[in-house]
Amino acid sequence: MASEQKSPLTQKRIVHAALAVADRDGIHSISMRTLATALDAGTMSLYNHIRNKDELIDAMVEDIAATIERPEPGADWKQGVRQIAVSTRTVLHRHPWAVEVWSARIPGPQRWTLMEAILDQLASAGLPDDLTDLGLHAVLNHVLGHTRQELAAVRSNPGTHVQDLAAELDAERFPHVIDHLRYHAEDHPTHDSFLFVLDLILDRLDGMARRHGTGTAH
Amino acid sequence: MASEQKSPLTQKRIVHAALAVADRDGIHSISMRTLATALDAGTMSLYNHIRNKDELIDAMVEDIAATIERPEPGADWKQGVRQIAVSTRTVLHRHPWAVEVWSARIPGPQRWTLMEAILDQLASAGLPDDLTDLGLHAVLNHVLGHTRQELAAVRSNPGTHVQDLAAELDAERFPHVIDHLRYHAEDHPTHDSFLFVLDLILDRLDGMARRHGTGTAH
DNA sequence: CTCATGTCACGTACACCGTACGTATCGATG
DNA sequence: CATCGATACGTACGGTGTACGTGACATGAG
Repeated sequence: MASEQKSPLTQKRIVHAALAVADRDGIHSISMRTLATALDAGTMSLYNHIRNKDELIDAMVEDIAATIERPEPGADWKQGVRQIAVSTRTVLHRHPWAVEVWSARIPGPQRWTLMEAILDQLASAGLPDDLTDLGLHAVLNHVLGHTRQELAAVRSNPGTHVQDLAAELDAERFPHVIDHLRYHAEDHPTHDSFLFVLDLILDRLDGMARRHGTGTAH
Repeated sequence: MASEQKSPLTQKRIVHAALAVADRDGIHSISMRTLATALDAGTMSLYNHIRNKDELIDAMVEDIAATIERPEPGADWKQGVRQIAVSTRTVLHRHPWAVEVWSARIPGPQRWTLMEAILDQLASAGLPDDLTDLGLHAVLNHVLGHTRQELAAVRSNPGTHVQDLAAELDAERFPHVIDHLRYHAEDHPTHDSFLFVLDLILDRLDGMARRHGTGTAH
């Protein structure tokens, strides 16, 4: 009657279980004990497949980084970078906990590959070294920073609603803020500040690349 | 011989002590026990002045938010917003731990005031409601997001150096990344992507405000 | 002066955390 | 059969945030 073979623990099984928990309840509700219980295993068994909790989280981040879309080779560089940027944002929205740890640790292969892809696109634009550097940081910081901010705004305190905040504020000191919060409470078809800034950056880089390429600077 | 009067515990004294610890060792090395020890007090005594650890951190953030420079009234709106943005970044660089918790919780009075100031400047630019909304998010997300990213890059793993990272990477898979890391190891006079993007945003908003103001939209 | 009341410092205790370490089980190989 | 390596597991340690009860003390009322 050995019909109840438990499928053996693997790094992949652990990471996937952790992803499921984090997507549902946030990264902070992962503890080695609860995770092991969810996997129907002893707490310390996990350590046969994972060095420690930090590396588990690294592995989780790498796992979702692998799902970010890359442009096919030969694509227009601006479209290519834009695709990576938008896809990164989409993926991070799907895993809201991830952006909090994304930049806190050294990248793994998947994230290096992503960075390589962006640099590759920028290089094909013909930007000089210093502007490639500028462009990479502008794009990366925008994507991760902006996404983090919008996620924090949504999720910062689960129970509270925007209109409750407005009600607690002193109308004399914060008239504009109250207007702004009310504006958000009604849901206007709002401009997307993520794409707004992203395209500002890309268009400007494009302009600088053309100026540099034709040698007619200034 | 009552010369050893211990100065009484106050919220202010606790917050300042916590700030000193956080600035030196990071937010994670603050625990209620170590903090109390640093103040030469019992752990639970702190709770007479502070509801819980989260509110202590809120108070710390508010304390440093108060040090951000605001424009004097009547200033040019673009310069005004720029000043707040730059000063916010400077202050966050002075307290690197703060940006990690900045957006994670609901703002207090100081941060509402800051938001009010930005909205006030944008309003004086004559932008319509939807563009004010766009501008606020573009600016706020840029300032906090970008600053968080640059701080994370610097501080993510204290021991490691850039050139060590480059040495570990596969030269065939990550040629651009390795170049980029090497480029950073030599210290070039690098463009400031923070100001680059900030000015892109402000100039564009300015352009839209003018178009809107003169009624000659497209 | 006496006593009540409120404020604040402190110690203890609890539940939970990550994980070092020792041990037991089991399949593969000699 | 004996051995060995990989894996699962239990126990235990030092850390965390904080609920709760106690006791010192200052202040004000009678």
